[in-house]
Amino acid sequence: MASSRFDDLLAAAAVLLDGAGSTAVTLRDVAAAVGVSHNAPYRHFSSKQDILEALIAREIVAMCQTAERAETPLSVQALTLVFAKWALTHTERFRLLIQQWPHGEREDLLQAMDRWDVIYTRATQADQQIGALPPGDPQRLSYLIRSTTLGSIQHYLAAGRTDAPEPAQIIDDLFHHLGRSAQA
Amino acid sequence: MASSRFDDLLAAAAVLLDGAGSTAVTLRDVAAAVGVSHNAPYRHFSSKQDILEALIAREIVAMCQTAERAETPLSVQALTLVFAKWALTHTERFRLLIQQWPHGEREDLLQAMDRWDVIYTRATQADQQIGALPPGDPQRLSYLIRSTTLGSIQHYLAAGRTDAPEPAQIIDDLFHHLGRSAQA
DNA sequence: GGACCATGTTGACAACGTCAACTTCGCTTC
DNA sequence: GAAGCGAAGTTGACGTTGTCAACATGGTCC
Repeated sequence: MASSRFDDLLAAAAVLLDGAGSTAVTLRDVAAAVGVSHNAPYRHFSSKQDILEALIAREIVAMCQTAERAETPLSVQALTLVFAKWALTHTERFRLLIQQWPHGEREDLLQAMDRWDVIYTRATQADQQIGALPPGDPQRLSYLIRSTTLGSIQHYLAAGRTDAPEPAQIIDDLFHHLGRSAQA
Repeated sequence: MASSRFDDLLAAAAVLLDGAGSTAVTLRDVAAAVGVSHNAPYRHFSSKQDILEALIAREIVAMCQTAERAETPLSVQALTLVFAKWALTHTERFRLLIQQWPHGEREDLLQAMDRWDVIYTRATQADQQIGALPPGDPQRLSYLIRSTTLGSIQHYLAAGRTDAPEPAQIIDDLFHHLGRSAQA
């Protein structure tokens, strides 16, 4: 069980992140939001980066729990939409995820991502068995689906002058083509 | 024609970026690499962010030129691989692209992205006409393909403990399924 | 009661982006 | 040729931020 201060700091960081851009989250502000001095966070985290990674880990774990709590196992498409909805609801957290992702060091972050990976691949396998998805290495197919999801969200959030289609549309298109590919 | 110092600063920034992480590129180092004082860049760029955006714009323009210089128009798959190759060759520049993308303010960056957009959509349309890709709104199909590309590269670069498949594989898979979907 | 450890605080430091004031140099215009 | 001017560059400073080191405090276990 993590200490309460640990969770407080994470929650404060999440609020600040959602409020301002990811660059605007300062260690000192996080500490001040909890009511402690600017160096107190170092008793719970090794660095600012560490806080952000812990924050992401918490988010991913929450998503895993959402998926696992479902009575009937979620389809791949449903899982994908869970992720997309999370990303579009908390765009700053999503940006943080893809920004810090490559540098992940925290064990709990890596574990959370593994856990999400397993859930996803298993769901893919199940959908393959009922013929909703084409055959082949489930993990690889799962990567294809998740790659499209990730990219479509990013395209959408990055929409400059030309507005990109909503991620849900792109994802629907992918599943549409995958379904046709499965019937042959 | 941009001034020589302008290009010098951009080139120096690119070198520093490739050498260290994107966070490690400091305005002062860029200036020092060119041999000017730490404030000289402000004569050519309005901020650090401005330099990074100009850098990205230069990269995208170069990719557009590569695509346009081809004698026979490139297929969508070829275009996709051009992008993927660029991203994997200059991973830090790719990271920078997806990091700064949402905040783009420079006119030349927005124009470059539009130009790339047109090239891509036109190629998609051509491939649809020869039946290599399924019918439908070419821009939307183009978004699907680019989303997958973006996401697969990101997954690959972010590969933690479980190594992700190479982007080229994922992209191949997508085109495989799209091809099957086109025949029906 | 005294040692110990977790938690917090204060103070300092270096790095960084940015702003303001001053200088230098080349070019135009009388 | 002198005066004027604007672009380019320099120096110095400031506020912010992440991080480190030294010190304080409060509770627990012997």
